[in-house]
Amino acid sequence: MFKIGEFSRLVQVPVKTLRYYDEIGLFKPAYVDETTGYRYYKADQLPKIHRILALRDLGFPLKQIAQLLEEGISPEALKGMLALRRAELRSQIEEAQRKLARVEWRLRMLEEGKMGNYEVLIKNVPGVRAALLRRTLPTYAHVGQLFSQIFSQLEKEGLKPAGPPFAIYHDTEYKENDVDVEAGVPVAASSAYAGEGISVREVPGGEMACLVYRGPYESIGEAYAYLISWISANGYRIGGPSREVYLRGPADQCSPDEYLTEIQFPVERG
Amino acid sequence: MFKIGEFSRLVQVPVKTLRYYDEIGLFKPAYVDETTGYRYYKADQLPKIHRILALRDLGFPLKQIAQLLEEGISPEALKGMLALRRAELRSQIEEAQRKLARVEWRLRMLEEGKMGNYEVLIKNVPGVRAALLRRTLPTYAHVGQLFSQIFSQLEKEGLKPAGPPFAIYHDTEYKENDVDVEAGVPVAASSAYAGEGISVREVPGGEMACLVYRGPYESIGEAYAYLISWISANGYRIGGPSREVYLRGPADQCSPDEYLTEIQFPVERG
DNA sequence: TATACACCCTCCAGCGGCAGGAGCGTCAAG
DNA sequence: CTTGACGCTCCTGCCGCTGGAGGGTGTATA
Repeated sequence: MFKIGEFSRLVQVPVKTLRYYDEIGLFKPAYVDETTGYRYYKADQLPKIHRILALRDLGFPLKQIAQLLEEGISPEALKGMLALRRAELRSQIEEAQRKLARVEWRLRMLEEGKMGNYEVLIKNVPGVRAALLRRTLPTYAHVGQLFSQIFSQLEKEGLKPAGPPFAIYHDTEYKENDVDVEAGVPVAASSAYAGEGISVREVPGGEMACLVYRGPYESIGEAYAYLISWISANGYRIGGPSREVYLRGPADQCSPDEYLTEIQFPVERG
Repeated sequence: MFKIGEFSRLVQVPVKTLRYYDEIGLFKPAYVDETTGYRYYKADQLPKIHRILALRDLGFPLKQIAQLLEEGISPEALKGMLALRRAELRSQIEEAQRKLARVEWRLRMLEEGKMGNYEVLIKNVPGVRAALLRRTLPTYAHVGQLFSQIFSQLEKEGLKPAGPPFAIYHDTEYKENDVDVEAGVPVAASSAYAGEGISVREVPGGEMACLVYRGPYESIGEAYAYLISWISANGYRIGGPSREVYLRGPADQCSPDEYLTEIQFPVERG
């Protein structure tokens, strides 16, 4: 019979933890003195606590450990839990490795003094229903006209935009002229309008590397460069045409220095 | 000006989280209606929340993020935080990989049906002051006599054991005969007795792979086999002579089936 | 026998980053 | 004018402990 402190030294577990395990019913002392409340443990409880610690070390939550021990669980079920745990651990490792890559990349940037003021984020962007118009335009500057067309058509139909306008750039290589652009304006999920070259359909979502750029459109190339270098440096591959979401633009009557544009690249883990 | 829900959709952050960030002062809405309490956000807050999310994604705690943003932190300090984070992430990955190895090993054991009822645990065993007696004995069965000697000497000196007796096995290969054993009994840290071949010194602690075995000493080999295979299967190396701690033994007047012995192997990460 | 002093007890608060829910007010569309 | 989506505040809970307050117990020494 050991008092809690002795037992704690034996198994290398803090006294508080033993009391906690008693409280939650995971591991109770062999005997509790009724008058003093002192907990007493026996040597033959060592294998059990040892088991508990081993399972805890594997990362199992205490509740599951309790189940594993109390009900004489079947090998099948045990196998299932272990397999689950394995999957969890694997994805944890992957997660941490991706974070590590990002941190290291930022450190390199800092050392090279190339501190852009950008933040890249991987988001799972949902699909949206939108009114779309695709054209090949002489320059990027003409994109605005597509939006004018879409907006005037929407107005005619009495539809309202359901989110900020965006553009999809279908060119796979960089082009200054003859740009293949699709302009889009989100609409309510129920709308089904089509006509005048404008189609209404679901724009697919997915995993995107996103960056919010603030400033005039002429200097947006810098942000693109940053984002693309980020993507490859962090072990992703570009998986489709990029998009720009116009969070604040010419329509909002503010100076070009205050335009806000979110650049999105669909990515795949590579 | 976006209401909280719209903004939440824009940045892909739950409403609850935005409210929470407001509450803790990390990210406040641009404007709050005094009568209704409604929060309103502006488009030019997007870069900031984007930054916050990016940093959160790297695993920084919100408090640190707040510091990073509110005080225009120096690049030096930022570098320090990133380096710290990198170290944390690396050790996290290592940790998870070690857990994964253990889980996979258990799965293999299960599949091969070799389910020993043992649990292995890596503990950081503290050093102990102990009275020690080292001898080369004809067989393992003679170890008990060493303890008798130590105990009788301790009694003469009026010293009491300060923990369960243990033995250190100095042979590097398995031997049935002429075993080089050191028997030890922990004593209070202040004791300095020596004589009769018994020395009192600090037994070093360290990282040990531990297993509690229940049963007679004749069958303990099985547990050894299990423990040693565990050690190499989980990427450790044996780093010194093994020990046995006699948690319950012949002195406790119980049947050999109820003896409890903790086997400890010092290990290094290999 | 008195007094240290170590050890034990219970109960409560707090960590981080939200999530869930109760109970109620507000806003825009039909 | 109603309806239903959306907003608000406030409270509790999660996990696995840790720390502390405030008090009782057990053993060794002066």
